[in-house]
Amino acid sequence: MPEAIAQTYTRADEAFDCLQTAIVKGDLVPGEKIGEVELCSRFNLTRGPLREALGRLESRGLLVRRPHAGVKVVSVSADELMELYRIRETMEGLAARQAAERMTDQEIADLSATLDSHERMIEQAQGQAYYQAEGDYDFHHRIATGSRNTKLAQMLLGDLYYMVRMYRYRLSTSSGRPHMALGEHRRIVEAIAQRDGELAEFLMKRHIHAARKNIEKKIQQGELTI
Amino acid sequence: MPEAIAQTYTRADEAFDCLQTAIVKGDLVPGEKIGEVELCSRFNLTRGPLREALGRLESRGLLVRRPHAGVKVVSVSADELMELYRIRETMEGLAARQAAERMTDQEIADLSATLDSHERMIEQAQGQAYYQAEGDYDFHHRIATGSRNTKLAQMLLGDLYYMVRMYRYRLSTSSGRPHMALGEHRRIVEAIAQRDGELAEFLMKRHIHAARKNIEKKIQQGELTI
DNA sequence: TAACCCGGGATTGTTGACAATAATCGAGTT
DNA sequence: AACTCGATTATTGTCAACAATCCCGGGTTA
Repeated sequence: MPEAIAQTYTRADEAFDCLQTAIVKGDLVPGEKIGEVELCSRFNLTRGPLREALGRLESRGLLVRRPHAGVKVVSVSADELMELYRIRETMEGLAARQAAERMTDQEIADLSATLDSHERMIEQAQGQAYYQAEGDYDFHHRIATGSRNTKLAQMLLGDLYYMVRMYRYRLSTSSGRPHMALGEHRRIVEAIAQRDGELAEFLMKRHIHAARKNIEKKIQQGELTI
Repeated sequence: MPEAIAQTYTRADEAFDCLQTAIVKGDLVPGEKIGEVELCSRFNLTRGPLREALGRLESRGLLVRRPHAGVKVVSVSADELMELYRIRETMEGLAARQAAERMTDQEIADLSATLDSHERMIEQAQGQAYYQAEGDYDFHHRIATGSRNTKLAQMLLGDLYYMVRMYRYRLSTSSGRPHMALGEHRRIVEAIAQRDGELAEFLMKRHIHAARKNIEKKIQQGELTI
């Protein structure tokens, strides 16, 4: 438990979490119009908390809401997904640099350990893209928080990752280059361990750049449809 | 009117705007605990729309809310403000690069024209920091939207700028180097006009870096208190 | 004296009903 | 047959009352 503050969970929080995971997992299809009452019955909520959650999700960009016309999950075009990766490139580069300067030795050791477990997972799961994606998410998550930059972590974890994960579930994005990605992760951790912020930033940017190029190629080849 | 879509204004939107400007302008003091009913009477609202607006503002990081304990405006420490500028450095660098690649000639001409009016304003207003700050905001706003990167613009305009403006109103941040800032703006626009994305990115990063250093210096000298 | 416990009061969270608005479908006209 | 206009209907936006929870002051005890 990172925070020992036993925050009482309010219905609005519950609604928010439910909807967010539903969107990320693809239970709520992008573009589909959906009514408030249906959502209420689906998640056992009343409209008050639901509306509050909808407001939060809207301002995070996960869904759009037209007055008197209902809500619908955002549908991200291929171009927009690429733009998302461009943003990740710069922001996670910054995160890596600050993480190199600020992570504790213990955190770095833990991060290194998770990479070991990722390696085992990749060998065991042989193309189980789901676990790879989760491992990848875990890695980036740790670096974002390790940057000790509250707002940066908030923007990455609260905004960008959910949108990226939304498509990762559907597309198994990072499949195809699991070992390569792991190697890149390893080198980033090495740079962080040596407290070389500049190098960590460079490697992280290149890592995400490569991921973007990989998706771009697949889309052009028609292997991926968005 | 930028958007001809006559979006009907809902009370929640109204509440959101009211609260946001109140926070940015400093009418709502950071750290101060504030009750829902008081907010309602202050802005002539009922609690339903208000709560929705509060949810949105919370997820944008402008206020924090503890269940059953009320809401309070976030108070940003000096360190956190510096972190904000670090994020701006990278993100606005990206925005400038993409703006150089994608703005229309007309937009660039308009941008250049606004700089002329900023120059006149600076000469007239002689230290009227308020107008300078607004001019600065206008400049960065145009580049963010000019990047044609929806999410990037959303993050900059929706999240970061409000937090920065919140302190700019109080501190008149950019005062002290108005002409210098204007010159930097001019050079950035030149780079954009020449479609030199790389240079635009470099200049924008340096511009914001200088602004950060300027604030840092003032804080260390005790001229600014946060 | 200081720490702790415990009601009273106030504030927030939640609910269901009511009002306003836009999408929809049908009728009439061109 | 296609289009426009208007009433209907369903959905959203709004409200005010109810219930749950936490803060605060007074009293008690170590």
